[in-house]
Amino acid sequence: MAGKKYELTDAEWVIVRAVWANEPCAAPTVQEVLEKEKGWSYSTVKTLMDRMVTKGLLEPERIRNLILYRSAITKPEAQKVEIMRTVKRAFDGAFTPMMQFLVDSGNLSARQLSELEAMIKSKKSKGKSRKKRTS
Amino acid sequence: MAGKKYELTDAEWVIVRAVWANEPCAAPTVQEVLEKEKGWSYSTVKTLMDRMVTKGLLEPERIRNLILYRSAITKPEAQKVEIMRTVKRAFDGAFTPMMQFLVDSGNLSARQLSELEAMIKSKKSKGKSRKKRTS
DNA sequence: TTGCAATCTCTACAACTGTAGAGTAGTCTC
DNA sequence: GAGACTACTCTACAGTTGTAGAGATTGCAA
Repeated sequence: MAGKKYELTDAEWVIVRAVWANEPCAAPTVQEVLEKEKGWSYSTVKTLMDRMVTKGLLEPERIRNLILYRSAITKPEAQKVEIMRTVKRAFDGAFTPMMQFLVDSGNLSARQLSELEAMIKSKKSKGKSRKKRTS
Repeated sequence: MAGKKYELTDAEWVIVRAVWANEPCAAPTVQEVLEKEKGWSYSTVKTLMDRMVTKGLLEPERIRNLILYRSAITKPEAQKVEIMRTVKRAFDGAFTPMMQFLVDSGNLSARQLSELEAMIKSKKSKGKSRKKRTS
């Protein structure tokens, strides 16, 4: 699939979320959203978006004097990169210990545990079927 | 428990892992390890460690002309911060979707799924017992 | 007490991040 | 076509991160 698998910074996550929600969209649109949410000025948003284009995270399309952006990565891709990063940094790259930690660490309620159990059952029964949508 | 819950950078993870493995330890000890592992020079290691002291991530103890360091955070704490960060950034702070993603995204083998299932069962049956060691 | 080795301190510096002001250019309206 | 808008471009700047050289200090051995 996609190329470089960049890790997103905090600000980039903020931007890309707004883009996903409005895609394709112009910088002013994104800025309006983030004005409320974060108080970011137009320059801030536009600078960030331009940098993301350079990094290949957003794709610009110029229409006359307007630039429309779409994200070059899907949410599941970005989520995966993020999780890989955590697994790599904090769990020596091993998934099972991370899952163990999650299950074990008291972050999940009994209800969530049951939900998780159900997910696993369903996943196992679906067996080798193509991967489902996850976002 | 501990105070600030700093998010560690990549380099800080490298350092703190070495510290955990040798605690309490002097900078040259850490450097020897990371020389092999990363090719880092003494200055690099020492600078990073000093910054981590400033941030409260390491605790220095001066013994004559030697400084011994110990980490101010435990591995499970650091792991938790790391996971929280991912949950927050990439999953809007919701655990269940993240678990869903993990189960679903094909990162786990059938065997790992079964292991996970077992973990959950065990966790559920242990119920409200004190949390187990997780590192 | 002189010199060597071990360890520490200071300083630097480029890349990346977060944040934004000021100025420019294209478009619409009267 | 002149002014008002709108969207864009350029430039800046401080803080963080990764990386390290050079020099100062301390302690031990001869």
